[in-house]
Parts: sequence; C-alpha cells; structure tokens
Amino acid sequence: MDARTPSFDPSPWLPFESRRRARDEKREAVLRTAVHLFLEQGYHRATLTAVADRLNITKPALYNYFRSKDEILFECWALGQERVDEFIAEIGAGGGSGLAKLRKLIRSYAQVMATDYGASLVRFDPRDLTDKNSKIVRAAKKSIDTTFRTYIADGIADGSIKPCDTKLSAFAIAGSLNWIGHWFRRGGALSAEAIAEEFADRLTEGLAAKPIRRKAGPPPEKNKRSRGGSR
Amino acid sequence: MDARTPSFDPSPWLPFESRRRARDEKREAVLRTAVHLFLEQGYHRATLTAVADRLNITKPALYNYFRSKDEILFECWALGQERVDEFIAEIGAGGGSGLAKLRKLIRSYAQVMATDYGASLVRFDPRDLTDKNSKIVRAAKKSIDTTFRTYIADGIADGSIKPCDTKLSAFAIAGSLNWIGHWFRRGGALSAEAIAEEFADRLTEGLAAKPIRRKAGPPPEKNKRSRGGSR
Amino acid sequence: MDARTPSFDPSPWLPFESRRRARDEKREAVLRTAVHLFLEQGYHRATLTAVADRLNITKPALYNYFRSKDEILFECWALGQERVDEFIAEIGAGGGSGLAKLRKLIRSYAQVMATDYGASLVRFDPRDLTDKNSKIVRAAKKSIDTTFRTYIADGIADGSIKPCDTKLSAFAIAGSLNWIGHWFRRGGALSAEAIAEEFADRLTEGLAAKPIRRKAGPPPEKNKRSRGGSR
Amino acid sequence: MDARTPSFDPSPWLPFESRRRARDEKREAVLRTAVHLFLEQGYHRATLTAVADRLNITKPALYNYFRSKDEILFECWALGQERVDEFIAEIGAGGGSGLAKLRKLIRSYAQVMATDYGASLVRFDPRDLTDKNSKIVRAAKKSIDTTFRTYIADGIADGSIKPCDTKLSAFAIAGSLNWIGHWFRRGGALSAEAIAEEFADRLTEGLAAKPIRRKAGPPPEKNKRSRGGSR
DNA sequence: TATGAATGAGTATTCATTCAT
DNA sequence: AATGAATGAATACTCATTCAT
Repeated sequence: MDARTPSFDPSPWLPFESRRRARDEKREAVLRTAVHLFLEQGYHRATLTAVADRLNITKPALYNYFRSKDEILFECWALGQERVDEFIAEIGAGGGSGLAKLRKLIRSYAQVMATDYGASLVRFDPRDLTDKNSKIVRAAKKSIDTTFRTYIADGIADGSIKPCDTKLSAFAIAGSLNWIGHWFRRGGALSAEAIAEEFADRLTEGLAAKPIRRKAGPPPEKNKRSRGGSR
Repeated sequence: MDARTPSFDPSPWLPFESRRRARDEKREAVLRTAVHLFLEQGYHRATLTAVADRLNITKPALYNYFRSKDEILFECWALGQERVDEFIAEIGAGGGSGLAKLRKLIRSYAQVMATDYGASLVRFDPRDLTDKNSKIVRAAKKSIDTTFRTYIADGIADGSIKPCDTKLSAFAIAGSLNWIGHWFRRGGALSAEAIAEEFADRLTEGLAAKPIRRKAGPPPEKNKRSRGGSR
Repeated sequence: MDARTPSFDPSPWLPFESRRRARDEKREAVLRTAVHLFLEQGYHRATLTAVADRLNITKPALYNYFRSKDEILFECWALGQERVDEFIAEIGAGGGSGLAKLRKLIRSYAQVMATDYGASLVRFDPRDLTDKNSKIVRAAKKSIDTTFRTYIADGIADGSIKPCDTKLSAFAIAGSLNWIGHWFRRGGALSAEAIAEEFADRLTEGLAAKPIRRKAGPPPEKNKRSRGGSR
Repeated sequence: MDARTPSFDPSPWLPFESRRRARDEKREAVLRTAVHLFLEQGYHRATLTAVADRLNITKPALYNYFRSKDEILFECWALGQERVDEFIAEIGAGGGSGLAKLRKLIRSYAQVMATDYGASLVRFDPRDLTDKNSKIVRAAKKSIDTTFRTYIADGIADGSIKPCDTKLSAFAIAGSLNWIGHWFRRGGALSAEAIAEEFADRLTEGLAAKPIRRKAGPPPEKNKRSRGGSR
C-alpha cells in the first residue's frame, strides 16, 4: 500500500508521509489554502480551523508559520502584489508609448486578477489588517493607481492617448479590471488570456488618440488634466 | 454660533427631544446609521452596539425594528436595489437606441453608486445574509447584469453599438461603475453627477458604432458631452 | 357617586362590584391561557408575549393583573392547590375508615390531576418562584404527602389497611397519581372519571386488609385492555 | 490538612494536579457535574459557566467535549437510558412469568431512578432538546412504556397476573417509579435497594393472580415501616 | 515541529419588566 | 386599562490565540 497519492493533494502534511519538506513550501501551502478559503467563504467566516483541516494539520500548527490570522491575510495579499510589482517594473523598464504601456499594464493586471492571489488584492479588506500592514496595502493601492494615471498622462503627452481626465480614466479602467477578481471563475467559458487581450483592446479603445484610421490633423486642444496628471 | 447643528445628526432619538416620530422614520434612521457604519468599518467589525450608540438608543431597541443584524444588512441592500430597480424601469419604459439606453443606465447607476445605499450593493457580502436573502441578492445582481447585456445587444441589433462581446463589455462597464462604490467620497473633488456624465461618455466611447467625433456632415444629434469637454 | 345604583345607570363605568368582577374574570382568563401555555411549552420557553398574543392583548397589559411572570405561575399553582385543599377538607370532614378516606382522596386527586391547574401542581418547578412562594408550595406539597400518610396510618390503625410502610406507600400512590398530570390528555381514550375510579381501586388493592370484594366463584373476566395505547 | 480531598470532587481538572487524564474521563466528568447541577437547579437556571466553574475550567473548554448545552442534556439522558436498556435486555433474555419479569423490571427501574442519570430520565424536559434528540427520547419513553405493558400482558396471558387494564396498570406502576426520581435523596432513610425491593412487592401486590399465599393467620412479619408510620 | 486542551474577549439575541403616553 | 417603545440583565456560543507537553 503506497501512502503517496500526491497527485491531487497539495498538502505537504500528507498523513503517513514524510514531513521533511522545506519550511517555505509549507508556508506557501498554507497561503494557497488560506487564500482559496478566504475567497470562497470570506475572511471572517473562514476559520483557521478550516484552513488547517484542509491541510491535514491542526490549527496551532499554523502558528509555526504565521503569527496571526491577519498576517496570513497580509501575506496572501503580498503575493498578489508581488506579481503586480513585477510586471509594473517590467513595463516600466520597457519602452513604448503611454498607450502601449497602458495596454501592457491592462493585459498583465487582468491576468493577475484571474488568479487567487490577484483577486485577493481587491477582495480582501485592508481594515482586517494591523494598522501597519493596512498602511502598506493602501500605499500599494495608491501606487497602482498612480501607475495607471501616469501611463495615461504619458500617453496624452506623447500623443498616443487623447486628452482626458486621467483620474477618472484610471478609475474606469481599474474598476473594470478589479471587477474581474469578483466574477472570474477558472474553468469558465473565458480564459484569463482571452479576457486580458479583450480588455486591453476594449478599455483603451476610447482613449486612443487616433482611431484605427488616423488622418493628419492637430490633436485636439482639450486639456483636461486631473491634479494627478503629470506631464 | 448656534447650538443647533441639525445637518449631520439624523437620529430621531436625540436625547432631551421629542420621541414621537413615526416608526418608519426610526426604522429608516437605523438603516441610515447602519449602512454608514457598515461601510465605514465593515459589516463584521461594526457591532450592533455601535449602531445603537450612534442612535442614542440601546442595542435591544434595534430589535423593535429588525429581527437580526443580517436583516439590517439586507434592508440596506434592498434600499439601494430599489433605486436601481426604479431607474431601470424608467429606462425600460422610455425609448431610444440600445446605446442611448445604455448611456442612461450608466449615468443612473453611477449616481446610485455614489450613495451609501448604492455602495452597499457592491460592498456588502451576500454570504453574510441568510440563504433566502442571499439568493434574492444574487438574483438581483444577475438581473442587473442581464440588463446591461440586453441594452448592449439591443444596440448591436439596432446599429447604435458596434458588434462586440456583450458579456465582456457588460462586465467591463459594470466593473467601472461598481468601483465607484469603493472609491467615491462625498465632498471630494468630483461630484456624483460629474462622474456619471463622464462615465456615460467614456464607457460607451469604444462601443459606439460611429465615432462621436464626426467629420464634415450633419452634426450628430447625440451631443451629450461631459461638462469638462471644451470645443 | 353611589356604587349601588346598578339598575339604570347608562355610564360605561361599571359599578364597583361589577368592575371588580370584570377584572377578576380577565385575571382568570390570563391564568387559563398561561397555565395552558406553560404546560404546553414549558415555563421557560413560554414567553409572556405568547400568553398575551393568545389573549389578543399586549404583554404589558398582563402587568395590570400580575406583577411578574412567576406570580402568574404561582397563581396557576394556587388554583390547583385550592381544589386539592377543598376535597381534602371535605374528606376530612366526612367519616369512614382510613381506607375509605384514602380511596376518596385518590379519586379526587386523580381527577384534579387531569385538569390543567391540577397538572400544574406537579409539572411546574417551585424553583421558578420567589423564595417566599416556593416555600408555600413546598409546604403544601408536604401537607398533601402528610395527608396520604395519615389516611394510610389511620387505615392501619382501624384495620382497614394492612400494615405497611406508610411513607413508601404514600409515595407509591402519589407517584401514580402525579404521573397522570404528565400523560393525561383530554379527549383521549380514557375519561378522568374512569381513571379516577380505576386508580382508586388499583392503588388500594394491595393495601386493603381484606380483598375488596371477594365472593366465591370464578374471578371476574374483566378484560379491559386498552388498544396499543396512545402516547 | 491534606490538599487531596478526593472523596467529593470528581473533577479531573483539579488545579495543581495532573491534567493528563483521558478525554473520555473528562467528558464523563462534565456529564457528572452537569447532571448534578441540572437536577439541582433545573436545566434553564443552570448555566454552563456554573458547570465549568465546578470543574475548575472555563466555559469554552466545555465545547471541547460537547457541541451545545442541549447536547450535554441529551447525553445525561442517554447515560440513564443506557442503563435502562441494559436491564431491559437482561430481563428480556431471562425467563420467568410475566409477573416475575415485571417484578424484575420494577426493581431495576427503581434503582436506576435513584441515581442522577436515572432521575434525568424523568426530570429533564425533552422539549429542551433538538427536534432530532427529542424524538429519540420520546421513542425511548414509549418503548419503556411498551415494555411495562408487554410484561403485564404476558402475565395475564400466562396466568401470573390477573386480568386488568394493561395501559392503566403500566401507567400506575411507571408513575410510582418515576416519582422516585423526584423524591429520592441519597443518604436518606431509605436505600435505593430497599425501595426497589419494597416497590417490586407493593406495586405488583394488587396484580398478582393469586395472593402470595394468603392463609388465615398472622400477617407476614415483613414489617418495614418508616418512621412516619403511626400505629 | 506539532498538538490537545484551554482560554479570554467578544457578540448577537432573548425576554421580563418599566415607562411615558 | 392599555400600549408602543425601550431597556438591562443575562447567556450561549465562537474563535483566534496560547501553553504545556
């Protein structure tokens, strides 16, 4: 009788099996399970016992890896944020017009939203965190917003995006994207990639300075700029 | 300086004051206070004692008007939903192209999102309700989604909207709008009306079959443009 | 205003006597309803609201007639006790052997047990009363027990009952009788009178110094056997 | 003065003492304490805090062993019922006339009634249980009643008991026995065994088809008479 | 590292009772 | 006499967290 039936159980605490895996792996497993449960049931309804149960361990064991429930919540968020930071860095490092960067941002952000950790960015409530972590989260959220606005402003500056209210435009786009974290279900009719592609087009369609066919002509002087707008 | 500052205290239980106001008024006051607190602190962190305290009454007094905390939550949601139902009915009763109806829908929905009851539609978690009410809420959400999709489909059919994925488009628009419930703060730089106007334009810009800006030729009758728009 | 002008007084204010009677009537109605509900649901589960509802009045109205819930309980008990006191006085006043008096006692007690107020004597918990009332109840219970024992002792003394342990005999008889208050349902197969008759015989059968009615001849075919028995 | 006074404290949570006893032992200790308190104060007046206090633990600790207060109540009842089931099975397995079996039943039942768990069979209110458990209890009660009736019917059939109304006879006997659960106090004048013996005789005396053997002559010497007995 | 057991702090809910009208 | 509204006191139950082993 082989105790190893690893195919469908991601828990490193498989009963009757070696318990020597690395600490980080276990930590990660906790987070995977926790983020899933938190999304499924909501942070407050999801108990640590339930998290532990799914991992075939006991509640106090969780405290070997995390100091508190809200720390787990924070780490879930952090993993999602990490990915966002990554692609933002990438996009920032690359070139392209404001519009191009905005499109990349949308595409990447949409894909992240379709993951558990990504959804945790918008479905978890920072007020459940400690003050310290709550501030970190809010700062990160603001930073993402700023990135959106910056790319839009860049686009306006470089002529790839037609003048508009950067603040509202950023909110409109971010809203569409964040919403993905609420309705997307893995295995549904639409793949994350398809959604990302589609959104990259759709959400910028109205912003693009030149419709697919562009004729010569000065860009409109319309210069509405929100305070956030750089240039 | 006048001691009477009635503008911000909605409690009919003001101490040392007449307590004869109608029952419904009190019920409503409870809801007003509750929705505010639930939004401010989150449903789980907000205790009924806190709600009662703000109303200058005691916790059990709340039970004269509501049977449980989750019933209060549900009623808050219901008030928001009521308003949505109203304008959806209005729009449905009126005429216009699919695009025109979509624009009206966006405008009205955006404005509702900027109210407490409206925000409660998207910031409260149906899983906090009883099964029965949870189902009602989910059905209503689905119905709103359907309305969005229907108008888009109508627009495609009548030529006012260019062919697109109705589902994704509806999600994109709804996401932008729902997001308002999260970021809008009364008294901020933007009024609800301004946001509504702007969103009605922006969110349909990419969908409109014919570009808003038209070359020589008869000016489009469609002249709704946000106040910000110069030219 | 003379209270004694009852004949043609059109005043809605009933003359004193009459009003007092009306009041007593209502008081009694409350007790009737209360005892019924207390028996049906148990004292703690039965709320005063429920009592009031059945009377088509409101809870505070009850306080016009009774000072507290436990006073209602006590009065219910008192009405039952009153009846017991009555027939005990009667039996005591009459003559007869100890056995005869015991039989009368059993017969009467059984019949009272089959009423709501009677059942309240054994199904209500004196610990739910105030200390003062609780003592009254316990004294009355003891007195009933004493009565049973006295009649048995009388019977032994006068030769109508064969020597036995008076305490245990009294308990055995009282137990059988009290149990009626738990199982008897009005409208069932057996009438209270029938039960009373039967118990008067059965419970003294073993005690009688000489068989109740012993004739030469075959034993009676009395074959009353209830069907499967309800409950 | 010795700190160990084990005679009257059954708590495995004795402070400053080993806490390693088995789980079942603790569960049992909870039940022992609970049944005692429930009988002493009544189920509704007895709080879980009081139960916990007597065990030198805190209220939530109880929830390690039981899911709810009413589950504790049910388990108390179940322990009593278990004993009843045991001796009923034993008697059923043994032989003897209907009368003999009835006598055994009475004797055993009386003894169980003199224990805490036994008393809980008749002093706890099934309506305090969940519907499911309430049904179990009522079924068990019915089953006991049926057992009484069956033995009586058997006795009538085999001639050991003279014809009578089985239902009423069963009620009469059960009533006497159940009553024990209300009046018996450990350490009183009468031992449980003595009561059981006496009741086995007394309660069947009137039923026996042939008087134990009745001759002219002196009454049997068996003259156990309680202090209350006059003569 | 892991766990069984225990706890403290917190919260919704119930209900008898009172009070102003 | 009656009521609508309010309250205070009480209690079961939950759960994150700790601790001894």
